[in-house]
Amino acid sequence: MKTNSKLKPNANSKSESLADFKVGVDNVIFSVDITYNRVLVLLRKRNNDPFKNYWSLPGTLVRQGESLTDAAYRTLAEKIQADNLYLEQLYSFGNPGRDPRENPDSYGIRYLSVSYFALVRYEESKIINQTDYSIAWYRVNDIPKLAFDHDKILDYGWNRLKNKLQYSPLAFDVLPTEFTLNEVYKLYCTILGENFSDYSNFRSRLLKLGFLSDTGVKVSRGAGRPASLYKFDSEAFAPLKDKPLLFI
Amino acid sequence: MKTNSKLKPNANSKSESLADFKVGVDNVIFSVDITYNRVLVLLRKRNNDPFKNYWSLPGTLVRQGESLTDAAYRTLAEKIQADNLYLEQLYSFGNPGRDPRENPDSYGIRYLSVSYFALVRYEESKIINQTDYSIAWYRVNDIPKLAFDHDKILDYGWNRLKNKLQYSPLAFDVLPTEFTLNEVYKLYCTILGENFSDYSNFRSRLLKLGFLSDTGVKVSRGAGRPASLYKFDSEAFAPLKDKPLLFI
DNA sequence: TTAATTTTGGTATTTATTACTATAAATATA
DNA sequence: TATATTTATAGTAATAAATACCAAAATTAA
Repeated sequence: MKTNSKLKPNANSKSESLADFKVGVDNVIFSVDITYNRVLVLLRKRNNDPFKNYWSLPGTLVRQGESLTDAAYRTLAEKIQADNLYLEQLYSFGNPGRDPRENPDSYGIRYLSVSYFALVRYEESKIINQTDYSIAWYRVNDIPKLAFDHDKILDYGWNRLKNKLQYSPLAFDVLPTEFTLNEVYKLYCTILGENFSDYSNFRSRLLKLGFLSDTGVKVSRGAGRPASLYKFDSEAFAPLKDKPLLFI
Repeated sequence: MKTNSKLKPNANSKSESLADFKVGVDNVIFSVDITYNRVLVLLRKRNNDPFKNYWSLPGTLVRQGESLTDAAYRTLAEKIQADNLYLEQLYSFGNPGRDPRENPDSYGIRYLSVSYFALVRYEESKIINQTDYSIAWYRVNDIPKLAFDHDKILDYGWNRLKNKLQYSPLAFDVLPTEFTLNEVYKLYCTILGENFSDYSNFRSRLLKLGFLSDTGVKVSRGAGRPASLYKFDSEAFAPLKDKPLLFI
């Protein structure tokens, strides 16, 4: 059934000209360090060819009997300890030649990457250090040249984050479970660019949406009057889920 | 290199337990018949097992050296004659067991579907009749039980259409190149549900966005005062592309 | 003790949305 | 032909929302 990759396939036989694939999942995992206002991406350093010593998105090849999501969760769980992470499929990259392990004559096995977009809480998660390679958080605006087409995948994920932040409550998946309104504001500033709105108006607009509940607890973060800690109320948000709304 | 699918793979050898895939593309192709206010999906009747005589999304398996998008365009071009069609990747479905051709013991070849979302203009496109199977437009709210997991894929595409219509100018990819404002309004009503807005206010909101240009030509569609034909001005829209805006 | 900083509540102005009205220009019909 | 009906289009008043500010409160920093 399978064509010998050394042989040119018979062009007349339709089934013979089909490509054979290995499928990988690659995760674009974001977190935000609110104390330094940094958007971070989890990268791992490759210890094997191809792209040995390059940094890449944490990923894995899909195993027999394994679903795509399971593969995504598996590689995530290997690298980071985080509960309540947000995960959604991002995009699939499968153009011929995207992996140097592919035969340059275009026959033989191809590598397709189904990418996933993940959000974890920086403060509540912990990198699991590996014995044979390094893992690290990288600032999203200071990324080295990555292995494969991972720059493109990362870029795709970064755009998803910026867009989706505007019309869905992604912010509350990267912020700590309890946060001040100023922290929400700074998050939006960091991701969407500095001067996108006035703080005072951002506050009232956000509160009017009605899904942030004041815990009553006050915290002091440096100088100034202490702020209330809020948390995201998913029940209060539920009825708004399918309505078109802008968060900014 | 390839595991014999009859044999249980060696669990100790990592590479042996990787799944082998064929990759298919399946297209969710929408159009809208504005004279009858119908949202249509292009389906084909399968003439082979599995799911012989079931209707399915038009798709194909990716060939050697072929990109995913090329495969999507190839199967599209085989089935429908349409210029200026809109195409974007939708989602990838690759869970084990989604295709009955897969071995039930979870070893052997798996079939992954990368789905694409397409919009064509009903009036300006033409189905290419095939000798060995039928192709037809089906009303989106009157779809038979489809082959494979194509119901799920179609559903995913239908949601994409409904959501994206609210914050991007998809409407002008399904409407004829020149249209009356009432036709835009009816399109939004048909897709988003009857009573979502007042016609008069919808008009002024849409016009204020500034990317519809009046051709000056008046047309009479049945009774009533003739309406202006408008067209979408992509240059005027360009600066708004990255701004968060609601069309409704 | 005073200055600086940050939160929070608030207001006036501008802008947008909404519900509605009126007129224009065609077709349908008696 | 005269009149009713239909649809397009412009416009308006009332309401709601967004925006640009302001000021008091409660803390830390000097």
